[in-house]
Amino acid sequence: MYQTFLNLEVEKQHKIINSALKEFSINNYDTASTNKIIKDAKISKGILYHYFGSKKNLYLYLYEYVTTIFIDAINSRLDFEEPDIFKRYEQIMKIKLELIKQYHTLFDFLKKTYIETSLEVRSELDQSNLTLQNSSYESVFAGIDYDLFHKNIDSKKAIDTIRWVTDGISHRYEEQLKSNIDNSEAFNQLLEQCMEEANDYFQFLKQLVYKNTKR
Amino acid sequence: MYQTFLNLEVEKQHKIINSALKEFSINNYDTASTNKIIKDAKISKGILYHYFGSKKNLYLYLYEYVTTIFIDAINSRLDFEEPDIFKRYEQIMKIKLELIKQYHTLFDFLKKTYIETSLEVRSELDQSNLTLQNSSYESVFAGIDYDLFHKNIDSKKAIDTIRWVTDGISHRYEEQLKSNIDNSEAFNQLLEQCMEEANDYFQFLKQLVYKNTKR
DNA sequence: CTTAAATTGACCACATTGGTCAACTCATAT
DNA sequence: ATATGAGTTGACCAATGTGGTCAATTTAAG
Repeated sequence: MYQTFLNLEVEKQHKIINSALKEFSINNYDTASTNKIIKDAKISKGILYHYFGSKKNLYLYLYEYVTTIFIDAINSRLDFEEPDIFKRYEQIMKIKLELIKQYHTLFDFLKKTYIETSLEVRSELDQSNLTLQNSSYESVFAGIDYDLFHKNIDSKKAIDTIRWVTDGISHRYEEQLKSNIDNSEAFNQLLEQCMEEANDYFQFLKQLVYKNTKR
Repeated sequence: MYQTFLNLEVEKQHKIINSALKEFSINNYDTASTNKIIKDAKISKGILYHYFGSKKNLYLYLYEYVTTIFIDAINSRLDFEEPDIFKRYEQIMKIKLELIKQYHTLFDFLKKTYIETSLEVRSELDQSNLTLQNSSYESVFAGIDYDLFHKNIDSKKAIDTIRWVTDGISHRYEEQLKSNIDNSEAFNQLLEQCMEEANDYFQFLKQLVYKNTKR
C-alpha cells in the first residue's frame, strides 16, 4: 500500500505531506478539505486518491508517519544516559524545534489528533495512540537523578515547573520560527536564540532547586 | 441595534450567546455555521437574523460582549492594591475560572479571535483589539512590589515562571471544569481543588524567590 | 377584535464536499 | 518505431451545507 506514493521523489512526498498536515492542523478531520490539500501541494485530485485511496487512509497514513518521525527523532538523538533533567529537557526542546523546520505543523497536527472526535477515524487513532504514549514519558525521563535537587525541594513540583517553563519559551518562539521556515539562516538564528533563552531560564531554575549552586 | 435581542429574558440571551461562542470557538469565522448555532440554541433561523442582521454582526457583537464581560470582571473583582504578585495571579486565575462557569468557551473564543484571518472580520477585530490589550497587562500588574523578591533573583524570570505555572495548572483543570459546568457542586469542588493546587505551587515558588521565607 | 411585533421554517442560489473515471502523457522495453 | 502500462489530469457527480430571505403563523397587548 502507498507504494506509488513512496516511489515519488522524497521532496515531492514532503510537499504533499506538509500540505496535508497543514490542512488537518487547521481544521478537524471532517472539515479538512482534500481540495485544499491538492491545491496547496499542486497535484491533481485523481493522483491523491491514487496514492492514498481515501481521505481516511491519507489521514491515518499521516498519523503513523508523523508518530514514527517523532519517535525516531527522540530515540536517535536523545541521550538516555543524561541524569540532569534540565539537559534532558534542553535536548527534547531542540529535537522538537528542529522537527518543525522540516514538518512545520507536526505538533499542531499531533495536538489535533488528541482531540479529534470524528467517528470516521477516532477508533483507529485510539488503537495506535498507545504506541506514542508508551514510548514517551516513561522512557524519555527514565534515569533522571533526583539527588541533584536540593534535599527539601519538592521534586515533582520542580519538574512540573521546568516543563511549564520549557513549554512557555517554546511557544514564545514557535510562531516566529514557523514564519521563517523558508529562510534557513534566520530560522537557525532564532532557534539558537530560543535555546539560549531556555538556558538562561534553566540556569535561573537550577540555582533555585539544585544543590551545590550558590545563590 | 440588537434591541430585540436585549429585550429577551437574560437566560435565553445567555443560551444563544453560549451556543454562538461554542461554534465560533471550535471553528473559524468562515467555517462556523449559523445553522449549528440555531440548532444548539433551539431557535429559528429567521429570528437569529432578526436579532443580529448577519453572521458578521453576530460575531462582532460576541466579541464586544465577551471583552466587556472580561474587563468588567477584572475591574470589579481584582484588588489593585495587592502588592504580592502571587496573590494577584491567584485572583486572576479565580476570576477566569469562574467566568468559565457562566461562559464555557469565553477564553477559547478570545484565543480564536487573536488568530482569526477571515477578511470579513479581521480589520474590525484589529480596531477593537486595542481596548482589551491596553486594559490588561499594564493596569492588571501595576503596583506590584518587586522588593518582595530575594535581592539576587531575576524578577522578570521569576514573573514569567509564575505565569507559566499558573497557566499550566489552569490547563490541567480546564477540561475537567468544562465537563462539569452543569454540576455546580462538582464544578465548585474542582475549582477549589485547582486553587489549592495553585496555592501549593505558589508556596513552593515563594520559598524559592521571596525573601524572609526559610528553606 | 385589531394590530403589530416576534417567531417560524421552507426555500433560494450558490459553493464545496469526497470520490470517480475516461482521457491523456510519457518513460521504458521490445 | 511501436506497444504497453503506470502515472497523472481535471471535468464531473450526487450529496450536503452555506448565509440569507420572506410569506405565513403565533403571540401578546390594547
